[in-house]
Amino acid sequence: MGVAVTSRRFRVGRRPLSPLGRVARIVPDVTGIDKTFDYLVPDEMDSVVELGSRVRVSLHGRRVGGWVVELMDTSDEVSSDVLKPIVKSSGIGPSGDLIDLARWASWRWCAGRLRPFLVVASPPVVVHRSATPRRTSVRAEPTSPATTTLIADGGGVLRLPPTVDQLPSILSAARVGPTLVVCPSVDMARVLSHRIRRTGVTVALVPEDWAQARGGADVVIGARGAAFAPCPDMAVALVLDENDESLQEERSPTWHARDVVIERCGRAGAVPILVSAVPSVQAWVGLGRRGDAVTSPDVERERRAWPRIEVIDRSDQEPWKRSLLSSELIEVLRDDATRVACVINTKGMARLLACRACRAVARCSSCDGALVESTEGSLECSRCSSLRPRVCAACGSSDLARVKPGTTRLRDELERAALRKVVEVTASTVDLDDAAADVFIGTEAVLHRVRRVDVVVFLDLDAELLAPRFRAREQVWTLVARAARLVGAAGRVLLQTTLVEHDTVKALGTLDLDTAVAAEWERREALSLPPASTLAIVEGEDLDDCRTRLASNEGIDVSLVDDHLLVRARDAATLADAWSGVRSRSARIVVDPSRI
DNA sequence: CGGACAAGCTGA
DNA sequence: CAGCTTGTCCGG
Repeated sequence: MGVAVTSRRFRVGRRPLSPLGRVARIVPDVTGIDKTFDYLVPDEMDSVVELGSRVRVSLHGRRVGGWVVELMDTSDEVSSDVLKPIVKSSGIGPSGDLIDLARWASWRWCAGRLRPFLVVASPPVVVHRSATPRRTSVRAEPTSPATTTLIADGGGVLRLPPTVDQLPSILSAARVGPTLVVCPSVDMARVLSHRIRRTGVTVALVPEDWAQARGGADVVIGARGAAFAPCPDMAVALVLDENDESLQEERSPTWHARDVVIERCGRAGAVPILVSAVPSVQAWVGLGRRGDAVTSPDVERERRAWPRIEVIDRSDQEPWKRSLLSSELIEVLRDDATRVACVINTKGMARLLACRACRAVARCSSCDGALVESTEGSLECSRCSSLRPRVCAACGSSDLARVKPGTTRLRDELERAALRKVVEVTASTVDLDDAAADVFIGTEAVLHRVRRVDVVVFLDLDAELLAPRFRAREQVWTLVARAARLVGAAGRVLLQTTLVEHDTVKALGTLDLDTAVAAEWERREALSLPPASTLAIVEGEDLDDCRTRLASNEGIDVSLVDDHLLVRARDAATLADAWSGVRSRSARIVVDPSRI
């Protein structure tokens, strides 16, 4: 031992002589650098620097943070004498298997860099050592027999009605072994963590309890980022509300926690369970094996756990003077004992105007921009601001009508009909006073912001059903499920639509979710849409070059749409492998774009 | 990312 | 041709 110390001291002065020192390959914690750099591990740090360690190094004259992603012996290196030493050790980071998972995710979502994944896999503050394990032999109640069965079968999809508590599923999993739980929101993770703790089960809420998670707990729970949280000896991983789009990172790389968890379980030999009231097509066809590995309560129990879903047929309305105020809605609005949330997807004041007589949309005569009502009552061009009298340019009629009223306008209309106060809620509404009113209107943000609601009304479900996005149907299921959870099993969800024969409207009315998801999968397969393919968008500069390089791969179609490339690949792996051959610095790729 | 250095643009 | 902007390269 003493000899080793002496030889190490000797090496400090004449670095390359000893084969004992180690070299660390480091990913700098700096945006824009997607390379790794090698540094020497100084003797005094030899015991603390390990795979995943957070360190500080000097890079190009400045001190930057970084992660150790590989460790090698000096003897492996040809010119170790030119390497600079690590300046400082700043605690522990992701373990080796999580670094590998980050590498996989970087490949899967064509990120070209590891940093964003290492960031989510790391503690938010410096952690020098993991906490001491706090594990119990979990006996907590209540449990979910369906979950236990699904775990025994190796995992799958658990279809849990929106008002059914998810806690028993978590506790059932925790009885099997350390359990990772991924939630779509931080709030949900926090609430569940408190409830789990009260049952006596040890729980680490990440990222704040990262050190405890690393040390070992019965349950590690968090939002999307928890997919990369430490969870030693993980036996089961649950993704709650797996259909929720918040599980996907909105900025590039657009990784999805559901896919990360499934991959992670495959690597760790853990059991993945996807929980949802309305499973996504991806979950149903993938882990759910087209329905074979989907567990759900029997039809009667499932129906009792959903609120009443009522379809309000608006197809008898003259399309031109269609109002969003049905008699059913007015009745609900005038019931003072009922708290109501109205959802509409158009935001702000009504903008577009059209002639009631000839149906022409009011457009500017000089630039063809859409005309809007100016404050003085004349027509103003939204593009060039030129003014015109408020008459139809095509037929001279002054009977102009708003094509689609937005929330602000609707609020006034609703308030007149309701005979009580109506409050507008938007995503940017701060300090919403929940008690200030009993009727709310807003975009789907209203479903997140308002508590204790008896009735949710989708004022114009047509707009959602016909939205030009291939996931429109899934998004409608998700919206209705969210509304259902908000009102509870005793509440009501009203769907105002003209499309009463639409498969999604019928499926929601009868809660025949199996048929709906199977039909949607057939449609996607026929149109080669995800999950029957993987889509991506490439934006940026040398698109022509990208296009030729991508298109030279088998299983990939590329088309130029406006100013970007639309890439359709046979599957994610095909796309990822093809993109690694592109390496353009000026083009960015967004894999699995959500809004397309 | 941010510094270094090179290649282009302007002005009396 | 100095003095400045803009672009590209590179870091261990």
